[in-house]
Amino acid sequence: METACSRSDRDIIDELVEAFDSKFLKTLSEPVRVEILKFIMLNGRADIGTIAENMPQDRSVISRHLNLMQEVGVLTCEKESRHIFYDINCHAFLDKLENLTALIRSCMTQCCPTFCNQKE
Amino acid sequence: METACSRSDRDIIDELVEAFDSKFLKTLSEPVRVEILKFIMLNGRADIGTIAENMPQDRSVISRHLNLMQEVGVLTCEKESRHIFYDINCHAFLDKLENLTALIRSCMTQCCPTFCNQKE
DNA sequence: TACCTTAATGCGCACGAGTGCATGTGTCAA
DNA sequence: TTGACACATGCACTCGTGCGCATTAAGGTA
Repeated sequence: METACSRSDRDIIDELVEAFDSKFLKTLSEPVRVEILKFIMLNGRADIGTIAENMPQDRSVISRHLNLMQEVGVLTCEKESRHIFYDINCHAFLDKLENLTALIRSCMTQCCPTFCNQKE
Repeated sequence: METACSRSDRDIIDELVEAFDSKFLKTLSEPVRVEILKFIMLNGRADIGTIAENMPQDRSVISRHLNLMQEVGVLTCEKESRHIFYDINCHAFLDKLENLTALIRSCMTQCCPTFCNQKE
């Protein structure tokens, strides 16, 4: 313990810890889910069956991954008759990441005294 | 499959998938590790024993968490006699997140045709 | 030397999560 | 009503990993 944050910084860090949505980050840390994300980015909105056809995993597995990604705000889903179409939730996805990045940036400048100097 | 990316976008998406460093994201998705991160932010550079004293987990567990966070570039470590001091790796940490965010932002604007309109 | 402190490592346990199969539910068409 | 199709769900299996205990290794001190 050599350097320390002022009491006012504590609020920012609490806010940061809040922004570390572990469920969100865990969702993005699974390679299979990133592959699904990539597929949708390349091919656009698609239903479960179409996505599953292009993945080695079972249809039920893909279904569960899509469901999870929709829960954490990475994807949107729209039901059309028997099909459920998933698409990238551009705003929610980007907002979450930019929020996290911005918070960490402000934490660094406030809580790492040497940071500004390091940033040549 | 309704919309689709042009072939030139494929490179950006491949780059994006690369940026989805699953080990990095997985590291940040563990609440205990975020708690350790918070502790170091609040109290500055600290050794394993000091951090472990302030956590419910066993010293060996903290040691392993710190080691992992150092591996993925979130922390730096410096050995001083018997003590190993860990600190936030401001640059590497922030750079990784900003890189990921920037790539996703460019993917959104290129691959989600409706994105610009949605952005009111 | 012997002893203490600090950290790393090996081991086993417990829980969570990804997976595939089998089955259930709901929707649509004939 | 019957059948086909799309997706969800329950179950069991496997693997990864967080965890704590016990031990070892390494550095410092008397």
